[in-house]
Amino acid sequence: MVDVARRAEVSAMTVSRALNGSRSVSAATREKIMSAVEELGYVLDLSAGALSSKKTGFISVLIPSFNNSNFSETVQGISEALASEGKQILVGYTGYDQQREERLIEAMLQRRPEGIILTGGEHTARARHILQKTSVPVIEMWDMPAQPIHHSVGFSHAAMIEDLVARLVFRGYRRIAFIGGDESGDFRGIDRRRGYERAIETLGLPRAHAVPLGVPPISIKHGGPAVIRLIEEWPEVEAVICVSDLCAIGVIMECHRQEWHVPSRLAVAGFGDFEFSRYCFPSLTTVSVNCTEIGLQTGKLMLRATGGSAVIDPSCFERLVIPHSIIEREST
Amino acid sequence: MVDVARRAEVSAMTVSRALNGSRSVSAATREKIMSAVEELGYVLDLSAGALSSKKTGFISVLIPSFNNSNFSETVQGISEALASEGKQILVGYTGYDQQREERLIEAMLQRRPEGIILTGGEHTARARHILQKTSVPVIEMWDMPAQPIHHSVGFSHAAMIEDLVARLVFRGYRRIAFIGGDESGDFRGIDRRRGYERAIETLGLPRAHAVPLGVPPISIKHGGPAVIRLIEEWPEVEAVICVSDLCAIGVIMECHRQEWHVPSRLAVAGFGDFEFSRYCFPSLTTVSVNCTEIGLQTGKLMLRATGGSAVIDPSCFERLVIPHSIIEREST
DNA sequence: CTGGTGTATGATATCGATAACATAATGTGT
DNA sequence: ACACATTATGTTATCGATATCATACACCAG
Repeated sequence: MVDVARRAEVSAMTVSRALNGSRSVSAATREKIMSAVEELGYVLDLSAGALSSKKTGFISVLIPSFNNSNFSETVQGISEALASEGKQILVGYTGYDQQREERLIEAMLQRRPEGIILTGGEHTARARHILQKTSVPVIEMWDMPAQPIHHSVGFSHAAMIEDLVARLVFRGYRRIAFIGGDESGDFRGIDRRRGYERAIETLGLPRAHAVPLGVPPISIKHGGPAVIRLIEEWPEVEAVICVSDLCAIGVIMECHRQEWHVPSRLAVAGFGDFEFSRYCFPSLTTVSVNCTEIGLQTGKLMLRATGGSAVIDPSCFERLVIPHSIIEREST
Repeated sequence: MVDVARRAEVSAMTVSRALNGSRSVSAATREKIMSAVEELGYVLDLSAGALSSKKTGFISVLIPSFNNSNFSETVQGISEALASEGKQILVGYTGYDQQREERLIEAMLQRRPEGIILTGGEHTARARHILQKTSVPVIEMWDMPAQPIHHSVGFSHAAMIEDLVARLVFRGYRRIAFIGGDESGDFRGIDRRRGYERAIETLGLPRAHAVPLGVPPISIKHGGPAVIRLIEEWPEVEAVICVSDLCAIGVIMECHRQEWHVPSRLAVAGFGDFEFSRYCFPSLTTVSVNCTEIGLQTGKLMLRATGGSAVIDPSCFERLVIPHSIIEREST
């Protein structure tokens, strides 16, 4: 930068100002600087700037996995929302593992992010402790945590499934089962399952029956065995709600194989509105969660949270609930 | 760090060494330092370290989009390969747009990455120029570029499709069409289409017929209209190869709707071996590209490239071809 | 003509670590 | 017992920008 300054016959400080778009640089000077930059092929070093300005321009984002298009879309949404301010995302994969999440948080903090975005509201005690000591804003997204650390943006998984059950009942189904939600580690799944159980009770339905799926990541292949087990355990079942569209698609494909007609033998509903769900045969009834939207909102909230005062103010913690919708298709 | 040093009664330099795992710190001193770190809740600042050591620990990765599970898997692979060395990925989305790629490259360089990973071998002239001036290694992945900048890791798209055509011919299909590969911007698609055309010629088949799809991202919804157009234009067609599994799935679903039996009326093959392709009905014949593997290999190559000498040595540029395989399923 | 206001620029210290070199303490072979 | 290697630690300068305060000059109202 000093070389550029020399060439443009100004001070390094003026170069810095010109490159950062400060208004108080005259047009003539700015032009001289820009051509010096061009001639020397100079590239600004943000990491040095980060040190002195104490603003790295990084936002850490931890997601369970990238192999789930929901999370990928969310990340893309966050990224787009932050790009306008030149912020860069640092992504980490927890692999649905809280220990790994804890380690990632520690690693991320060494990069001095201006904010941290986590997926879900369940963390190790140590992770919570570390985050509470930190002076950067934390956003938990996807699930609405019972005890938010700071801000949260998400869906009420239980409420969504309750809506879905109600819709199925409205369509005339009474014996409704659930696939998914293992006790050991699938927090989102468990939330949804609780919603299912509550809805069954509230609506006065005869029986709740859930087939657990094991720990995430849940994929298409889990659907087949689960539906076979379900039919064995509860032959009278009329409809099944799956913890995710992936699983539901697996269920539908197994039904094709077994020649159980969907929806007359078994109605199937999923969760997440994956792209394929609209095009598969029969097309899948599902709860549509706007993943890009949650990303955009999270990103915007992060900009607000980092833009304002340096202090974390508990009275300003936001709690954004992103609306969902039930999409009824051929499978119910 | 000075506070920690004072508390542990050593110098800052020793603290630095201890935290970076230098061997030449005695066990007793290390322990004193670690407990001081713990007591003070000190967190190392890598951005400061980056400035003085000139090693940021960042690798930039530019991909077209995250909404394609192939690229997501690749990124996850890269991330895993680099995590072992504590390197952090900086992701950017080009949206299949070279101008945007160029801007992203410039923005990334300001973060002083130790390496740059690009998707594909087609870039703007200015982007090439910028990358050539830069002293960090560049890896182009996915496509094997005609003029690689430095290293490349990928598949030969043309060769893969040639294999696929040959396999279809072996199965007895003669009238084979192709869907995808628009002239304006879909470089990967064009590569595949050229492979198709060459194979048709080499194998002495009666006719090559391609239905273009428009610019990426290609999704399921593009398949339906394309297959309808295909059947109109070439009613005698027996098999169709789609530029991607997503498109092929759209084709299959449209065939269900039109009651064109797959594969007896029309055989369908795709590209990419998406998870769904294994479970859809009929299950899809496809070219399996190991996306995680390409990511892992790219990541490892990057570690080699950044680990060695500081100079970029053209004689050491690697060109890794990742093997593919044809997976025959019910759709052909 | 004077004081006040604003704009454009410069000088210096500093952000928090590490590289490079220096030094002290310990061991090792002959 | 001595030179020499090895290990453990400290000192100082530096990485490349920006914050902060200082300064110079132009402009305008009274």
